[in-house]
Amino acid sequence: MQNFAKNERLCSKSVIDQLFTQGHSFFKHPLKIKWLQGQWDSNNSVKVVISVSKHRFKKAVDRNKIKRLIRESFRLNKFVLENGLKGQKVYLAIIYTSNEMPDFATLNRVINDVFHRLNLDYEKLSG
RNA sequence: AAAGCAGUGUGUUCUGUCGCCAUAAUUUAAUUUUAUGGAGGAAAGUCGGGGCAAUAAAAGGCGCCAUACUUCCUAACGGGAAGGUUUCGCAACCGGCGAAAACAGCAAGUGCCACAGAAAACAACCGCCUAAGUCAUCGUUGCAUGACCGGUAAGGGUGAAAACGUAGAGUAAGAGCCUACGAUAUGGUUUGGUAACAAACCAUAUGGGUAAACCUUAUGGAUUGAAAGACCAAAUAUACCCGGAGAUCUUUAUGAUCGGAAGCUGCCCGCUUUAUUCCGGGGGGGUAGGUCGUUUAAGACCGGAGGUGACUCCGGCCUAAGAUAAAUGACAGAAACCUGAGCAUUAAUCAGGAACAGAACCCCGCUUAUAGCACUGUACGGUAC
RNA sequence: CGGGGCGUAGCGCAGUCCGGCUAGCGCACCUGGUUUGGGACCAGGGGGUCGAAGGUUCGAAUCCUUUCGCCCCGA
Repeated sequence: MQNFAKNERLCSKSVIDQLFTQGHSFFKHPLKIKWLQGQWDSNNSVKVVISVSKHRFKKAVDRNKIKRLIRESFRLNKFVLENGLKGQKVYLAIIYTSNEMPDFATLNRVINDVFHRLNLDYEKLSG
C-alpha cells in the first residue's frame, strides 16, 4: 500500500529530541538523514519527521511545497525500506539542506537511493 | 488613436490514477468501505478597533498615551461617506473636472531660529533730525555753533524669514499719526446652510516662523492575550488519611497463644505508642497526553424599501476549511488565455509561459505585494495672446 | 502568537533624547620620514548619499509615517 497515514508520522517532542541527540546520521545531497531504532505498538515499521529550514526558505509557500514533495516521494518509495527492515522499527528524520527548489523527479530518485543506503547501514549495524 | 503611469475589479476550467485532513453512515479483534466537504484577496505585515477570557477596580482627580475642519455611518477604530477650506494639475485667464492634505490653537504661556546681518522679536549699530528743554561759547546775540537730554523704523551689499503695500498729506526729521485705494486678522450683526463655512455691512487691530518643540483646549483609553482560560488525567515521586507488619495453632475469624522496639517504673506485670522503615488502600495538587475553547457569525446569497452616500431596515433561503512537528498534494492529459515562430493578414501547426502568495481563536478596517485580462483617470469647454 | 532592540567608512563603535557645530574615534588602507631592511614610532592623507522611500522644517543621521533586513526575549 502506498499510503501515508497519521501513525507513520513522528509527533512526540521527546522522541524527536532523542532522535536528534542519539540518532545515526548520513548525508546525500540535498538531504540529511537521521535514524534510530525504536519500539511502538502499531504495526507500521517507520515513523518519520520531515523538516525544511525557515532560514533557507523564507516563504511558507515554498516550505510547504518542499515538504509535500518529500512526503509524496516517501510514500512512493516506502516499500524499499519496509522490505529491507524485515519487521524492525525505525524512527527517521529527513532534513532538506539545499537553497534551491527541487523538482519531483530528481527528489524521487534521491529518496530511493537514500532508502537503499539506509538498509545497508542498518544491516551493518545489527550484524 | 495610444504606449506609459495611477486607481478599481477579476485572480482559469475539466478528466483520469495514486494519496492527505475532517464529518457522517456502515462494519470490526485492530479497522475497512462508501458518501460529502477541504485556502486568499490579500490567508501576509501585526498598524488600528472590537468580540471572547482571566486578573484588577467605588466615583472622581493627578500623571501617561492616543486622536484633532464639519455633519453623518459603524459594535468600535487612527476606518468609511458626504460636505467645507487650502494647495496642486489640465492652464496664460474664467468656468468645470480631477488629485492631495498630521486642515484645533503660536492673537494663552515658555523655548528655539545655525551662518550671515545693525537687529531674529520689549528692534536704535550706521544713518537722518536738533523743533522743544538745560548748559556753555561769542568780532556776529542769532532761524548761530557745540554738548547734554533726546526724537526717528523713510534708507542700509545680509538672510529661509526684517516689523501691512502703493500714493498723498504732514513734520525738525519721521512714522497707520491722518486720508484714499488695497491686503490680512479678530469681534459683532444680518442672510443662506444641521454644521464646518460662504456673502454683505460695521467696529477694532497690523501681532515673523516653529506645536511631525514643550505645551493649551476638547474627546477617548484599566492590564494582559487563545501559549488567554475551563475540564479529564497514565507513569514516577509524594503532603495528608486509613488499615496492617514476625512465629505457631485451627473452628479461617472483628480468633487464640508466644514474641520485637520505645515510653511510663529501679525491675517484672500491666497500659500506651510503633515512627523517621516496609506493605496495601484512599487521596489532593499536578507532568506526559487528551477534551473543550474552535468555528452559527457585528454570517453569506437573493429580493424589496429608505438614504446624495457610507449604511440601515424588512422578508426569504442556506450553513460554507478546521489542521495541531500542523491536511488541502503528485503525475498524466485536454480546453480557454498570453508571448514568440509561422503567414500579406487570419486560421491551422510548433515551442514556451501563467503573478503575489498558504488559514492556526474569530470578526471589521488599514497598509504592503501582485502576471494576464477588463474598466476608469491622466486625455474637457470658452476667452485672450 | 505576543513583546523589545539594532542598521552610520573595509571592521568595531560615538553622535539621534533636546534639528544647524567640518559626521567623529580606534583598528585597517595610502604617502613621506626614521632603519642596512622590516616591525614599532613620527608626520600627513584618502574613504560615508548615516538601510530605503515619502513628509514636516529655511534646514533632517537626528522629528513623523510607510517599508526592507538582522538580532534577542516570553513557553
